[in-house]
Amino acid sequence: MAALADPTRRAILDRLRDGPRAVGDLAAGLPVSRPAVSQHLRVLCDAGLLAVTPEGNRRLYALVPGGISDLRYYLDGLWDDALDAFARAARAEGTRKPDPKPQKE
Amino acid sequence: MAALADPTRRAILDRLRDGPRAVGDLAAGLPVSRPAVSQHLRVLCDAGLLAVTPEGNRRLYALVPGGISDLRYYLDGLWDDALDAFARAARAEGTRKPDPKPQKE
DNA sequence: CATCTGCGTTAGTCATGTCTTACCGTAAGC
DNA sequence: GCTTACGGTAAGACATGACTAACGCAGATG
Repeated sequence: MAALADPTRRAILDRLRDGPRAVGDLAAGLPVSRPAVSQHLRVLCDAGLLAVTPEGNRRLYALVPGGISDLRYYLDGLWDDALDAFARAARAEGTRKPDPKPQKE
Repeated sequence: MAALADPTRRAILDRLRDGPRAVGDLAAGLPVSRPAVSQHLRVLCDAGLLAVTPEGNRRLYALVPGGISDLRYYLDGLWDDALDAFARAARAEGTRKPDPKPQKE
């Protein structure tokens, strides 16, 4: 979760949406140096969000859907509990009001 | 997004899953002081994840589903693109056909 | 009206994390 | 076999952020 905090790492993930890319290719489109990109890639790999594929002399980094799935699950539960707490608070606030049942999308 | 990076803020969100709570109540169950909790609450409110309801002398903080929805949407798009890129990479690997230019560079 | 509780704010200190420069190992090309 | 391109690593400077202590303000209570 902390891996998504840095905007540079978010930019790296955005660059990887189209497919795997090499380190130099990523660093060319980012305002930071290549070692910084390597460090961010290490963090993202350690978080399980990225996978590396050595392709000859280069190293191709790609998104790993499994790592994102975990975060989605966490936010899903938080969203569900937030809706539940919101409905309960609204019900407690006005007893005369009808039961506000929010739809979960 | 950066608001979810700090573990203390995540703990605050977890405490708020059951419903709105006051600052002192939150700080009592956390290993940090009350002012720190106030600062984290300010950050979370600024991020749109929390809403405050002055209840007499106290201030009740509650989860706002809308703020979580935005993060869910972002992760949803990232998940979708990751799956797409993964399927494309698997197809390129399996068919072993000489792709002319799969990358969009 | 006086006092107490609860909360937000500020200033200051300290830890964490990010970026850069320099260096080394490894794979391709002549 | 030598040179070049590519990428990871280490050390250091720097900025950002989190935490505590002290203070001030508003609402409730007697």
